Amino acid sequence: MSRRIPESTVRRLSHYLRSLEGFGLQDGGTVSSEELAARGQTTAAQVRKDLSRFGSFGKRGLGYQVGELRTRLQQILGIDRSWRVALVGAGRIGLALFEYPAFRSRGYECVAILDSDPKKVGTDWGDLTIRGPEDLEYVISELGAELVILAVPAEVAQETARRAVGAGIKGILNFAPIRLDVPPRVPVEDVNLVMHLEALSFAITQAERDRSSPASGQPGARRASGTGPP
Amino acid sequence: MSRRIPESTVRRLSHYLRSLEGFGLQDGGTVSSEELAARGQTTAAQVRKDLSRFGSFGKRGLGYQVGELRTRLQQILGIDRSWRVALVGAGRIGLALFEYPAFRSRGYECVAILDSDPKKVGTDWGDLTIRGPEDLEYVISELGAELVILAVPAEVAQETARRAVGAGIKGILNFAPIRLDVPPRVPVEDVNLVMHLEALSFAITQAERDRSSPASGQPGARRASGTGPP
DNA sequence: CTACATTTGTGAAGTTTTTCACAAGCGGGC
DNA sequence: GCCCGCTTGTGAAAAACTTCACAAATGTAG
Repeated sequence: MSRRIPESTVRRLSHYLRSLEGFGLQDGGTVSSEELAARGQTTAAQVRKDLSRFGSFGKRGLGYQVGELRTRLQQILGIDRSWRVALVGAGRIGLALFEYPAFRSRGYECVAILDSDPKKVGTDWGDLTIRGPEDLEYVISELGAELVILAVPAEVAQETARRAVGAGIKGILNFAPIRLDVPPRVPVEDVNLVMHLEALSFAITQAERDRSSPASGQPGARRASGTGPP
Repeated sequence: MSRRIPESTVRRLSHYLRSLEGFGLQDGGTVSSEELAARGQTTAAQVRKDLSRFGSFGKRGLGYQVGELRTRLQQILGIDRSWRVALVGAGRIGLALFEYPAFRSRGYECVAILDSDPKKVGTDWGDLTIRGPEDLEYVISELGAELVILAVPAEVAQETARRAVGAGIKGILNFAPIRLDVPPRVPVEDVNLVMHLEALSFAITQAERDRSSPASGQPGARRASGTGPP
């Protein structure tokens, strides 16, 4: 149990939770670190290390109790509550997210949608009416939006982020392909599709290069980039 | 110049390229590792180390020539060519991707769209007609799709991936919230929105916990998770 | 041509993350 | 109650990644 959790651990915790849900593991049953590792492309030791950072809730000889583990993971990840989210940018990506079922079902509640296109402002999406961009501060301070999903063009992303931060936003999910400059207290998660595609291109190209050049064995890539296993 | 490139390096290379494009840096001019580091949340030493893995194309005392650096990055990332992509799953996410401008403009060419909904099959998107799921093998082996974008429900993602691999796909961009089980030679990039949201919740919650518990200083998170700077 | 202000490329040092390996704990059977 | 098979929790070792720090290279000014 300690401070300073690596980013990679957090990502894995999220996967463990997904495995628990996705798999028909009954609340009453137990899972071992071995089983958890099997789904999730990791090792049993890694699973145990990850979980042990937050206390020891597992029974030696048995494993982890499914129901309890799920509850603990939800507490750890901070999703044992619901989060109020504002969607900024009602384009294709915004729409896709808005209708993404997993989004609502996991406690992320969209409390407002904003867009700068006057033709969109005033129209309804589900039970929400699209607001103009000037409402950003209102949505955060009055409607209590804690997270913003930034799905706007790169040119306006930085300025929008600045305003959101000024209004007291707690976190930003950023779809614009730029690094936002925000104070350290505001966490930002970047989703960059082009980057993922390029990571794929790289892994494929690199594997081809390896195959043709007379190196040692032929490693072969896995989970993109990072050519071959250690 | 060496084998075995870390995944983190690949991600940064992609950012460097984006910085080069996004910023009005003239082809003729030069950039220093310092400048490149400023955008991109990294250090000058890191930039140099990253680039030096692929040869030394920089001039001491001057920096990197913008035009050349861009060309080299494109070669390294394998995007000095175009990639044929098949979009599997014509839902909201698929649509958003299909219309995402950066997608086409960076050389990813969508050669087919597939969906299992009979109501969608046969309808047109842009200049493509949506095909049924049975065309997957045809699209890969005959139309030459090299990458698939898997934007289908989790339940069918694994089976679709298996078929794509069997037909000779080279890489998979996976939007389904599961870990695909594919042979090591096929790189997979996962895009998991729920995971990103959970990473945000975690970072925020963790920061709040830190603030209330009497630890040392108040670190404060940045770029989500990983509580505080090193 | 020399001195100088820069900036790269890179071993070495430092830090972080992962893997190993094993003592300790738990439940079941006898 | 005691033994045994199983699985966690965790220091210690190993590996991976980042930062440091400086020699070597390059253009400019005098």
